[in-house]
Amino acid sequence: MSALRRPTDAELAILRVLWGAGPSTVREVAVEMGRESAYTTVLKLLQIMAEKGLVRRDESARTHVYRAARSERATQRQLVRDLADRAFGGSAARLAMQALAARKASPEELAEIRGWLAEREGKQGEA
Amino acid sequence: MSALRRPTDAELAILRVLWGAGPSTVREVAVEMGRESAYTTVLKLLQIMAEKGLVRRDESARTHVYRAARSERATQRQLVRDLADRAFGGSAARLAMQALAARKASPEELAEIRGWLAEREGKQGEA
DNA sequence: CGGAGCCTGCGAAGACCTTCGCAGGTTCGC
DNA sequence: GCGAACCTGCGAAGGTCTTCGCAGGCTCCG
Repeated sequence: MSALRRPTDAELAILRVLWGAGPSTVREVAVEMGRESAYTTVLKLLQIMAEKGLVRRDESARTHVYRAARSERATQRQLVRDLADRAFGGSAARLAMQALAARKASPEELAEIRGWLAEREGKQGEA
Repeated sequence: MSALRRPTDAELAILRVLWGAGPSTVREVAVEMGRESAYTTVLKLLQIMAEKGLVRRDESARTHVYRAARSERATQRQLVRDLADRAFGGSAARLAMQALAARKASPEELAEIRGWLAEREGKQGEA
């Protein structure tokens, strides 16, 4: 059994395709990723990811179908936590601030964050 | 010349020490990191990091002194951007939201973010 | 002066990642 | 029935990361 490890870059690239397109065959993933990686490379990666538990494989048909084992959201949270631990002393809040400072957000996004934040602060602030 | 690559886990661990303690010798870094890595491991890492440009080395004394080449903030921003690109479709705002959802922030931190956000929104919202 | 204790550099080992060619089997159209 | 096209599994090569032992040189104390 493999420990909980964060997906590598290549693995993440494949997960992005699976999250976007839903369950897919090796060929579908390979096509979606353009010609940057050979068919067998994608195949191998998916096989390894299946072993690691990052994707699930449906072998009922001859052409196997892969789907992401964990949701995009869950994976994002894992990655965020990991980065917070490695580079922000464990503080996700400081990570969030750096994120807001690092790239301009659209007014819509800012508004969304503000709303979300106000709600949360209400809950916690009452204690 | 090395391309701009993100620091590896072990490199980041060393950078954390340097950011916290300021310019340090190999031994100081090694001690600070506990007994989890042998002296020569830290030495080798620092040598490699110097080659990569992640740290600068002062060789004027026999015992070399290393310091982080880039500030903690700058490195954090790089890492945040990188993660945003790899897992959030380039949106740092979505990354920020996931960060806030992933771990509880203290009321102080929330207040800080709110204040920071209000200020920023004022600037952008007026357009 | 001589040895203990430091320091740096070198080189190698082992783990993981990523890439892909090749082999062998299935399927489908003609 | 047969070849083209496709699929999976295997294995290896090349790269990076991380670890550390060992060699060789300096320094300082007794």
